Amino acid sequence: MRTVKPAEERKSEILDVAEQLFAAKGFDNTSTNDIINAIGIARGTLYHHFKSKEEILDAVISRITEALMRQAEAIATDKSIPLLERLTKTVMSLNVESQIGDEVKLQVHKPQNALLHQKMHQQLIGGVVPIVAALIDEGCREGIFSTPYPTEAVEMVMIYSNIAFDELEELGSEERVQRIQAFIYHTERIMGAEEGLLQEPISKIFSI
Amino acid sequence: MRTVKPAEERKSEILDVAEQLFAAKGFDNTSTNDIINAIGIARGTLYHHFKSKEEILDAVISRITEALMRQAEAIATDKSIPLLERLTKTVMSLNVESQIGDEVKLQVHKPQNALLHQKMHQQLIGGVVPIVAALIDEGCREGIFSTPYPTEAVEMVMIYSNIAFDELEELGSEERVQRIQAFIYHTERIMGAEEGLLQEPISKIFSI
DNA sequence: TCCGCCAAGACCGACAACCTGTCGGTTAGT
DNA sequence: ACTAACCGACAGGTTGTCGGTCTTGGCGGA
Repeated sequence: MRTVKPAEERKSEILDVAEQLFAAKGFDNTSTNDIINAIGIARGTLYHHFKSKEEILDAVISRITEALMRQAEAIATDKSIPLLERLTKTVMSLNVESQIGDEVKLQVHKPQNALLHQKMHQQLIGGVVPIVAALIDEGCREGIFSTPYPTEAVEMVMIYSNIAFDELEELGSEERVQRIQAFIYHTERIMGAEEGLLQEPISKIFSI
Repeated sequence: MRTVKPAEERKSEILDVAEQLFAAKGFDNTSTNDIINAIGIARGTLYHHFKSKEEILDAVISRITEALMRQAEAIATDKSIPLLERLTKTVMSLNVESQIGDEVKLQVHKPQNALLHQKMHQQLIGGVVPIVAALIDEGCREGIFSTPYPTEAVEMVMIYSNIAFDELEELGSEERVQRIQAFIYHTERIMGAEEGLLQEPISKIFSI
């Protein structure tokens, strides 16, 4: 007996399973057969709801990044929190790893998932940069930051950290610290902040 | 009648064709059949020399990046050129686009080539950062730069530019200029250079 | 010096085992 | 009964494998 579900429900069922499989085995190593078998639907059903495997990937990524960004925006605009703390919390809320579990964390960086990684990175950066840039702007008016190009400054810092800290775990602990210290130092320079201003906030982000 | 060639010759023949096809159609859209048909060899021959399609990709990338890096290093260590100019030329020599033709330039950024892009990026960054960092170090001793973390500074600037300027062509010309100006400004800040020092060199790199 | 032999390894192409996406037909709800 | 969710066989493609074939260069014997 076949089970019929409203399209939206079936779609999100597919996305749930796909997300979990992509996380567990990587995008390239997950076949559409894996997905339909895990759910117990037929090939045609999958393609009735999504027109290609890549569209599934896009939907999975959108779901994740949209959730992250809603959350980040909520924090970023909460004026009851002091600016610097708000900045910290906003950035921390984007820590993909904390959101979608450890499996993804491992998978995202593997070569097989270059596409997933790239798409996720693009969407996240695109959505988040304006949010954070607004905070930096606010900081400029407060006088703790100073940059004529807040958007580009944020872009630079975020792109770098997203790429460079991909393989942070693989480093020895002393090199790890060195990299983070350098990152703090350079971020302060880019943002035109007083030396040391970001020491404590960024350390917290990296949970040292 | 079958043609027999020494392994090295056949290998590089395969790499030549593969490089050209990857450049023309992208990695994912190039099948191993495309490669063997273009050369006129059999399936088994290809797999006699390379154990997988990905190994071919790796070899293609290595060939390109190694050539680029030899060239960059030659320039970077040529003490007869003034430091700033040497820096400019070193970075310009890495402009992948100038090396492997316009096709690659278009292809490298397409989503299908996420893997190619990522691998190339990693290899290039890994090899080039130390070369350029040495130049920055020299600049610090000369007094035109000042940073306690030359390696990380270079890493930050190079990673960012490699990612952020991927889609530079798609931008409107005024936003393009803004981005480049911002990049110059932030690079100066990171390197601890006097404002304006890099204006002319970096403009040249972007061929404005 | 020449010849025949032989092993190594370059080469071949059929084939297995996947994969994605399509399409006509079926069935459940409203 | 009509819409839309669902089905599964199938076409057309892919990568990688494997047993067998052909070339070639070196070597031993005449």
